[in-house]
Amino acid sequence: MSMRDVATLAQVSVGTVSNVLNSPERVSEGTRQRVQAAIDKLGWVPNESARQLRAGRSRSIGMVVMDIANPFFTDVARGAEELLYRKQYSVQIGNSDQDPGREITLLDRFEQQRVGGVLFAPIDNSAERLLGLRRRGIPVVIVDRVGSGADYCSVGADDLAGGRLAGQHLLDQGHSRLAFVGGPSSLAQVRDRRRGIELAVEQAGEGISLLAVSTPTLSLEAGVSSAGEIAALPAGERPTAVFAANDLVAIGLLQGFVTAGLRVPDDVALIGYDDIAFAAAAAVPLSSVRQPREDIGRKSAELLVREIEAADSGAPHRHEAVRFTPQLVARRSTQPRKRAKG
Amino acid sequence: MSMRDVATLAQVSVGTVSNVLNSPERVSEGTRQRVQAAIDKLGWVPNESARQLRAGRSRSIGMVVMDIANPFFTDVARGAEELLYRKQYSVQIGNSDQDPGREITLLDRFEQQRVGGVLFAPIDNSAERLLGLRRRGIPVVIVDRVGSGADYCSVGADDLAGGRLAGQHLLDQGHSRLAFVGGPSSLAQVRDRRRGIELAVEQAGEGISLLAVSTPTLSLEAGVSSAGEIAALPAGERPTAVFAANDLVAIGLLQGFVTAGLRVPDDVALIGYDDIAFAAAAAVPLSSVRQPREDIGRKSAELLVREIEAADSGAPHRHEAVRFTPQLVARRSTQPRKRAKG
DNA sequence: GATCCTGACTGATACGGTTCAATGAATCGG
DNA sequence: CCGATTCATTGAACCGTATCAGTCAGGATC
Repeated sequence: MSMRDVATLAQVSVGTVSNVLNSPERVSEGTRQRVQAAIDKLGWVPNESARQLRAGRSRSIGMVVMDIANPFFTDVARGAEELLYRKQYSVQIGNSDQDPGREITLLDRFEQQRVGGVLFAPIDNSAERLLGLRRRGIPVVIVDRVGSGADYCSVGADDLAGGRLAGQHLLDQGHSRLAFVGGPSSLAQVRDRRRGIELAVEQAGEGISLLAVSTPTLSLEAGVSSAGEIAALPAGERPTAVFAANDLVAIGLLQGFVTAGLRVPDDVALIGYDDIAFAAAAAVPLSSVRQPREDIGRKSAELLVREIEAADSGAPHRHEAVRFTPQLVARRSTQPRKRAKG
Repeated sequence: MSMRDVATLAQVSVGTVSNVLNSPERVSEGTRQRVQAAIDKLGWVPNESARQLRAGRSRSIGMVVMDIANPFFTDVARGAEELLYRKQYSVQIGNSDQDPGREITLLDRFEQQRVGGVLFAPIDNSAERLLGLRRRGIPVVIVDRVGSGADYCSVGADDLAGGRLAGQHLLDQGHSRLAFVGGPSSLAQVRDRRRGIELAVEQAGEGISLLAVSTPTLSLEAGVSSAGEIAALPAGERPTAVFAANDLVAIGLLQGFVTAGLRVPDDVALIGYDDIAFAAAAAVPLSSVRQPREDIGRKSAELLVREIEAADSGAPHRHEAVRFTPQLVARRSTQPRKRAKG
């Protein structure tokens, strides 16, 4: 069942069948209808592999995310998919699960498939992972991290500013013993957000402490176990406000604190990052730093498509580094401790 | 940059290069190493399209889910991906977003790509959508729904039993004005869960009412707005216990009830479905009916691989319909109303 | 009426692999 | 020592499509 069968049935050559699909304006109306009728009758569907092999290009886009269980990434993916679907591309989502080995495997597979482009949310900044794709001329957009802009387009939010927002918010509430929970520090997101709260603390002057609790991953479970550690500290040393590197960790911390008998925000204030949909619905509505998740996905896809089309038409392309500005969302989990009495 | 270049550099024929990749046991050790060295030196990566075109089979699996924003499906996807990754298949996840049009488009694309198999979580049971794939001999496993077993393997959980569990649980707590919230009823999951609670109610005898509130989708937003409707009822008519068709709706309801000034579980008891990770971390820890999410994904993938391999080897294949049994998870959102005083 | 266009269609070729019959060399049993 | 067998390798055919140089009929131009 191939184009040849369609051609035979419609009494035309295979070239004409191909033209009906790809350059209909070259085909007379009558022939077009005859071919279309044959296609419908046989239920023929073009073979994408053959098409791609011959044409050299592909309408399929690969996407690599760190953690598909994190709603942040599904929202980014939805934003990207929405735009790409409109532009007739199909998206393949791959989950590296924060594992460098899987990340490499996924990129290798996309390279083998000769995808048209890749949206890549990397777990670190080892650029050599992208060498293969680059050599093959496959455009890549770095997602959720803002790069140098020299070799790739990138779209992210300003994590340093976000961390600072969170830190400043906690300081504004009068806290002086702060903590940052998150990891691994190989993640730029973690490093930047941490650096952000550190800057806020430094700027605040003397008398402010910042405890850093490192976690192996950014997950609910990591939050739960860190909460145990923090709750075990003597009350005089225990931080009174915690900034979690993302909302998953924050929600885990919340669960852990409740289990350990600590009240949020009375005993410990808590702020997360990303403002995923579940943050507002958490046990105590969670303050967070909002990133425009779907916009990040959409913008990444837009830059990718632009680069692909520029390459196809031979037009020049200038790499862009788009940085969105995060936004503080204050909810009950950081509500001033005295307000209930005031 | 093709196999021919590698062959030239390694001083062998293209057939030998192919054998190094696909049947290394046929190639002598020395030659193997020489070829491998050439591959590495040139940085050659096989073209999957060409390979697939000739070989006729593909190591890529398509997966269509209804709602990628629902952690239930990302967990199912993770389970499937885990097994398929081990078996050297790559997975393409597509999100139909509960839209029949997108569902068809996604299936069409998978057909064009001649994927090796499809994992399909359908939004309704119009089997004709799968005709194209069937005709092409592409195996399909129906996920999250148990079919007749005649034409496809299927893996799901027993939603009728699950709905019954939830209903019985609410009745056991002494509630007599129940409600079911969910939709659209074109979803078999919704229909079955609803039918389950109806059976429990019928069995309980007289004096039990069951209000059905229909929602356009299964989402947080749908829950929030349904909560408004329910809260607006006069206290004497308002249900005292609500069963939501899934946890997203339940969490939305929870938010909506809190906003409307209703306490959970004191004014309204609430139980969800799926037991996603966020259920336990919700404002009030949410009772739910647990489905073995990752197991469903893993099992689906296993059946799919089995069918693919049977087809490859010409072995016969018997379609299987696997049905997991759901499990009640009681948490605070359905805690008996009097306990605080007792 | 010869020439030139134009538009519609054809048919061969190429894309980059896999596969398999054929080949030649090496090993083996008798 | 010879035919049989095994092992490693070769080379050509083929998968299903896009593309492009041609072909051909018919109308316009001079």
